[in-house]
Amino acid sequence: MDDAPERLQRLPSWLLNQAAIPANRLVAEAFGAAGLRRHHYAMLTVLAEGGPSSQAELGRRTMIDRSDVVAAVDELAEQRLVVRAADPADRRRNVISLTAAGTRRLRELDALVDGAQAQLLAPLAARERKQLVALLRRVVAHHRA
Amino acid sequence: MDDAPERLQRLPSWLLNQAAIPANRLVAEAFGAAGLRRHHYAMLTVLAEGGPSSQAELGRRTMIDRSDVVAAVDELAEQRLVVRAADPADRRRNVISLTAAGTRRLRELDALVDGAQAQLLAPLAARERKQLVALLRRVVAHHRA
DNA sequence: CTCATCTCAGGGCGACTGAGATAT
DNA sequence: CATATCTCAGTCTCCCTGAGATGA
Repeated sequence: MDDAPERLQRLPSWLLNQAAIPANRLVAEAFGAAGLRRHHYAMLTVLAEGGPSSQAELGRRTMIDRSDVVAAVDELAEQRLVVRAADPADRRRNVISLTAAGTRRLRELDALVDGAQAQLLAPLAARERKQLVALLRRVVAHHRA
Repeated sequence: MDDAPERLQRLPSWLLNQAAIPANRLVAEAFGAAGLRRHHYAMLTVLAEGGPSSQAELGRRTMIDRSDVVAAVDELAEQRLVVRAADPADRRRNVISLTAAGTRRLRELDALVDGAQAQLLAPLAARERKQLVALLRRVVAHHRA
């Protein structure tokens, strides 16, 4: 007698939030030992894929607020996973770059994250996982613009 | 050049969180004028579908934490949308019931919520929306147990 | 005694706002 | 001048924990 009402179970916005809860719990558990959170991982990923970038660009690509980028970069820099340097070409900017340690750590995190995804999507077949990703991508892309 | 990295765009946990952001924004905007939030809506829905229930049951069905149920019921009671009454059969329990005003308000909220879902899923065809809901339901059900 | 229910106090994270300093 | 970047201070919602009081 604990079931959620049918109305909620048909509600995309409710389902997204409910699915995000175990997603965040699993990812947080995977990262726990490393002392990092999902924001850090997203930023490291951007740097690995796109090379050094300003904090503003980091925020835009990860969809993380400008305020939160400041704190997250502080924490990554403290662990020597990234370095902050003034941009000589535009002195408003800080250029953030991955260190060798950051690259190594990212590879470890990649494996942990993939493990969490597998647990999250355990009830879905490979084909269904791709469908889900494709559908979510389109929703996210639509609201990005 | 603001695109999220491909790695993140393939990551179910990241996509769920990114999709939940506009979902929550749209729903919050729809509810804004009513002075309610999504927790209130979930609880009203459970009461409408399953009849009066204890706060503990409300929490289980909506997946809202016991602590937050207390506050949310307070707020609904303040607006006279629900009433709290001691359960004569089990004096530990508060029985929460929808009022007539609560039923009316819920009907208004239903329409607002449906409008928000339509905006949220605008890029998807009807068939794709059903697919998404079906997939998310299975993920949520799996992690409920 | 054990277990469930209700309540309160409070931590932690993530999304977000406003404002100021600095530079383009 | 307007615009863009970085930073700080602080708000709000939501998820969650621990603990106490009451009663089954």
